Amino acid sequence: MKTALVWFRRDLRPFDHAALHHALQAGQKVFCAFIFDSAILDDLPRADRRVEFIHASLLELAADLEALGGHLLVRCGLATDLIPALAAEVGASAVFANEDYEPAAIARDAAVAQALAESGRSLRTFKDQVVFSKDEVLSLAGKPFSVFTPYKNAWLRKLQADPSVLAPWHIEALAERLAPGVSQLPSLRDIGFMETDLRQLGIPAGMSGGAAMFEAFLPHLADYGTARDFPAQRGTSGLSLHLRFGTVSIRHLARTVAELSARGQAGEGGAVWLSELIWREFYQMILFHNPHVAGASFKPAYDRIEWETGPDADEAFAAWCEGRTGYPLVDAAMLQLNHTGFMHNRLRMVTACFLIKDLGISWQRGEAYFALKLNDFDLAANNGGWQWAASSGCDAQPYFRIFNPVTQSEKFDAQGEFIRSWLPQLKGLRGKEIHAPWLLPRELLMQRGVVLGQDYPEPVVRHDEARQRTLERYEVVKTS
DNA sequence: TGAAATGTTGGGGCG
DNA sequence: ACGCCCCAACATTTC
Repeated sequence: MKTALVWFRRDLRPFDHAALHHALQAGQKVFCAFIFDSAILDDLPRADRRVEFIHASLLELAADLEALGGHLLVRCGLATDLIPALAAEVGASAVFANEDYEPAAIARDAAVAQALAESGRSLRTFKDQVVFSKDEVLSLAGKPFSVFTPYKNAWLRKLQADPSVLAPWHIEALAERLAPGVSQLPSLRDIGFMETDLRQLGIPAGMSGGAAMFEAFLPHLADYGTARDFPAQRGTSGLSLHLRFGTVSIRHLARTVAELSARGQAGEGGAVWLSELIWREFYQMILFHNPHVAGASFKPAYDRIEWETGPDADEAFAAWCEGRTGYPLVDAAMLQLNHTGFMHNRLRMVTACFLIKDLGISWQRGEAYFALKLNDFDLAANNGGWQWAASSGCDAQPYFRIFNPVTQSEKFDAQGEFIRSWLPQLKGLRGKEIHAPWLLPRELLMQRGVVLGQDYPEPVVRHDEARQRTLERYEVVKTS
């Protein structure tokens, strides 16, 4: 093979990159490209942190490739047209890319493969964004798992049996095969997008950003197991965005944890954090083998549930979206999402459970809102999380497990530190008073400078009543 | 990766 | 001394 084209998608780094490695192995001359795919971008708001994150990461990727002697070509339009065209333009006999398990990506790649084949070229894809791919971890019967714990055990056994899967893909020795040239990058404006507050939020893009965040997290790894549930603490890694766009290597993360564990330096937190990385692969595997979960319940019986609809439900949904449900922890979490594009994992569970089981609104509406707002939005993880909360997914929580938003608040934001950071109008409330302001005597509220209904809403729903309605609503999943 | 309802136990106040 | 009640503190079951 003479010439190869590497197509970057959700793997925006030059190092430890499976497709780039294999292209350099196979080709004498290797071009690199990224497409701002209009099939994806056309549906996004014109100011979108994710697009800016990608753009900023591409600037770094281009610089890194140039430092290695190559360059990056960036185009805008339909990837299904542009990749075959670009392959023809540079004279590539094969396009190299990393596997993507999302249904739309699978369809896109199939179309690209077919178009390439028509001109005698091929699309070659490689496992890169997971440690173990969709059908590498199987039950003894050779079938995909649908329960997390046995999946995780099999995953860990498989890693123990062959730790070499974590080895990085090196490219340095073959970097001279990168085709030299000047990178061609459109500006954010060129592709029709506006700058966002990404920088002000202190979200560093690119491989350097991912590496810096991981470095900053490592000292906290040992405490992850206990600290991760408290949104006011820096307990989590915050790496989900970098994992989404491949500005960190999953092999590097897993390898680092494995090495620290072997030296006894990862504590209990290391195993818990690794478990979260396994959840990520579990949901990708589930999505691949059960593509119907994108839209419908994993368990079909749960599609019989009748959700609240109509003007009242729309108003309740709007209150949830805008953080004015009257439940401080829920509202603070939604404000965090709306203002930063991030939400702490514990709060994703709390807000999802509240929408579904307190407001009786379908999980699909919440899923779609998160998909729009989350910087780290990933179909498999987001869908898996929402179906977990709705009890409709594989290995989901039981339908009768309903979070009490006040209890969750008392447990995981006991001092109200997180709530106060997003709801300054409640700052006057002291200590535990903040979790359920409507329970306080009016005089006390006055004294604290809070008028319910003015400074802060009355609760949109009574939890005890909503809980009963939800138990009734879910009755239909039991009848056959 | 819950919470509420219900059941049980045991200490202390009291007649 | 004893039974009774109250109720906190757990424990179990139910949703």
